[in-house]
Amino acid sequence: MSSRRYHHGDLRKALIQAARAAVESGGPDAVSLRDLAQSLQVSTAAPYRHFTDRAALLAEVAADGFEELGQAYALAQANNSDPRVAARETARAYLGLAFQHPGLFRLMFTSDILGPGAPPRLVDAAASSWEGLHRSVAATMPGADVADIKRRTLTGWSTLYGFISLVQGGRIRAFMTEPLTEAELLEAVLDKALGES
Amino acid sequence: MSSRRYHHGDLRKALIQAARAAVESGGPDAVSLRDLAQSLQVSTAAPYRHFTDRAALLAEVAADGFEELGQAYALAQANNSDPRVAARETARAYLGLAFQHPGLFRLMFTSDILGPGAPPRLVDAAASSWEGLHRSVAATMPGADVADIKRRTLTGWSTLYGFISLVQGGRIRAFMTEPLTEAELLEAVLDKALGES
DNA sequence: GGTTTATGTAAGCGTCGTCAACATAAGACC
DNA sequence: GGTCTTATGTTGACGACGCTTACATAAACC
Repeated sequence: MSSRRYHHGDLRKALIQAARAAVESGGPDAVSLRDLAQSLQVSTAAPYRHFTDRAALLAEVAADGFEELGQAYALAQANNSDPRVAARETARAYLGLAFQHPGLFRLMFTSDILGPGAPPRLVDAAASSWEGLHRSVAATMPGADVADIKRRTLTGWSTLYGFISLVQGGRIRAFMTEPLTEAELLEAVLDKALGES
Repeated sequence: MSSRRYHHGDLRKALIQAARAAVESGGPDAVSLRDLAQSLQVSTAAPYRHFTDRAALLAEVAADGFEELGQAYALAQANNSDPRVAARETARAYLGLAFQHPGLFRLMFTSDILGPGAPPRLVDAAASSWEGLHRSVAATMPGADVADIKRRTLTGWSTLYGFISLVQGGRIRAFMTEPLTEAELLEAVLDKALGES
């Protein structure tokens, strides 16, 4: 019925969806504009009517990811009145994204999509998600100096992010042969990330 | 004089050197076999006489990096008899590689060069450099359980690696506007990475 | 000196991102 | 309702890339 309309309907949205699916299944490098176009029954040049280039499309996908992450943070904090528990659940939300959507996570945090020239929507969404982390740490340090809160947030975030990246990059697998399970390690990482100092 | 010899002399070594230079100046993605071949005055197919594919060449560069890193660890430990100091200097050696050779660091720790199918020399060199970290942590925990030492090594390493990656990926720059300098943050990261828990 | 082997070249395949020139459909205006 | 404008498609191409196959040359070895 809808065979070969000249106009697609909402190609822009369809491209974002397809790009996200590709990112989730194979990471940022698995996204080929030509592939996406072909799978949507559209010519290879069609995507350029909606995105200036490949990076712009991926930026849109990444921005969506940051917005969802920010919402997950907000939820974790709304559901837990104890700031320590809320902070731990916020960290868990970050780990949840990483382990449930590794490809998207990689696009958001490991690709160079957020370099100079990144579109404002992406920059804003990324900054806003950062604010969620900062807020959760601040709640556990009432009356503390802003610089101290930032330091704690950054070092804690570094611990989480580093562990995830090392695991997903296969850099750790070789060294967990002993009685060290991933789940157990994860709790140790949470402890370290949220610990004082 | 040496104009246009048919045989290059030592193309294999020249390719590794050129690839390393390219990696250091622009990261793993900046390495194009065609570019390297052209800059060495050699046909585009010549590199395939020495490396099965692009990944094999990059693996060689990465393996060199891991070996140098292992030597830097060993030096830091040989020069400091106090285990705590030695551990901190070992961590500094890791940060040194990251900040002085960011492109090489990215190849070694953030690219997918160390996935399944990585050549033995690379796997061995990476494992050996890991041993250097493990050794330095173990020295600060005499009589401790092996699992505990591993946990501490991994979480500490995660903190270091995560911070470096976030900084180099430009994810942190936006959040250091306040009275937070990079050097200061670096000491805080070292404290956290080497701290107990 | 002749043969084998290592190392180079030439030409081409398929993929990719991207662009310019053109075609068509949808919506606005009279 | 017909016309004009604009949004959104298509076709065909360019240049760069990794990689391969078939052939050429030089070095090494007996």
